[in-house]
Amino acid sequence: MTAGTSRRRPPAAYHHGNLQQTLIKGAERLLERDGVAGLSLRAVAREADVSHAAPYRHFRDKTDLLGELVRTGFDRLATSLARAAARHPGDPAAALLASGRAYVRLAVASPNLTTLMFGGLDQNALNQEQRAAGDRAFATLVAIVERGRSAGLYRDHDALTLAVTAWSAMHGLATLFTTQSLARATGSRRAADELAAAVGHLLLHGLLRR
Amino acid sequence: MTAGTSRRRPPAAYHHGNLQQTLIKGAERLLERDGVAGLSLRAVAREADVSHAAPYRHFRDKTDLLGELVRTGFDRLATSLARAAARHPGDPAAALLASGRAYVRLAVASPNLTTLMFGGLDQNALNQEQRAAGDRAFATLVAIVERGRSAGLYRDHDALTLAVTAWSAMHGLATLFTTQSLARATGSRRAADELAAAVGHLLLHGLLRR
DNA sequence: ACCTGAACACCGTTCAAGT
DNA sequence: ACCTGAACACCGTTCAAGT
Repeated sequence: MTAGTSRRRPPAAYHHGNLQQTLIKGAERLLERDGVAGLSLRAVAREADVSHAAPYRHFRDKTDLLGELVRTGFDRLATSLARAAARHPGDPAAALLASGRAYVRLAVASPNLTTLMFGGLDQNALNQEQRAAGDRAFATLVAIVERGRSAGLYRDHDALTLAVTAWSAMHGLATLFTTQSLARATGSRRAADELAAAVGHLLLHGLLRR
Repeated sequence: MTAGTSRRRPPAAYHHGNLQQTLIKGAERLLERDGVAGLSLRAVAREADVSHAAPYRHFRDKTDLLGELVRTGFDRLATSLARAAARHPGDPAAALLASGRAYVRLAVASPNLTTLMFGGLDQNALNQEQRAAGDRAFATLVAIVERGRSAGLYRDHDALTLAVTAWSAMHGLATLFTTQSLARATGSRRAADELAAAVGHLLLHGLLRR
């Protein structure tokens, strides 16, 4: 019961403007706990102690809420890639490897969100901002690749093809972890980081013995 | 109204043992048309002109039906990989490239099924046979890689790491096509085959200039 | 053995009504 | 402006009952 400078915390934080964020955070928690199939808008509303119709004040429909989760995911991914690359300012190849490891780490940390980001949602259902977030993430990777390309590091391919190759490898590896396809296929849970490093090395130097 | 040797086609092909297959085929059609979100068990039953409770005679629940779709998909994938590789008996690297292109082609042809196969379903929900189909598909790829490895073609890595790298790259590329992430990111719909070939080449020879 | 129809709990979405 | 409660059409699943 301290008075002084402390402001009274409102008993329910909703009803006052931040229900939208509360719903998004609740939805992400439910998503990771129960998967997309287990995420109902009504459950999200229940978690926020609000009627099942309340979310419609903040989201056009369920897809719109999921789209916001996807947007959050892509924002996080773009930030994470950029940050990892920034740790190797003078070494574009190391920057690429680091960003790949960051990608895999993020995917493993939020498997269901990653699944939702890539395929869980009909792309046409996303709005402008949500699409833009995905494009930004990809552009971040293209920039990292472009840095190495302009330094003469890579083979003669346009930056896009190089970027798609790098993206494919790390996205594929992340997906395999995410869906536990890998855990079963390999028969052992090799550390994600270790495998990501090995894949990255092979990606840079090629499968073929030279 | 020809008599002779022609047997009367039963008016409804169900009620006689093949409802299970009818449901699976109908489910796949609905899956590709409407996505996982749009696929309801009741709609599948309607398509088969059968009551909504009838599918429960043939599948434990909805997940079980989806699992059968996944199984079908993995069977098709394994067959397709093996067939593509078999066209290059004396050239393991070419076999690997061909199987990669086959993978991408299959994914593009059935995007929603591919999405379902990788992440759309909780892996623990799959039964023994369904899991086995996925393992068989991966084993097919490992075998292709192993052929090249034992011929001294590849760098010194265990076959599993090599296979995971190849799988990651082609799976990632396929996923990017499947989810249309790529179409948007590249700003143009480059032919899947062309890009798959370029990625395959870079995978074999490495991103780095030598 | 295989299928039906009713029933139940749940869901997404809408809308008049409340404050 | 923001939320509620009732309502509607739909869904997954179960179960007694029909042939």
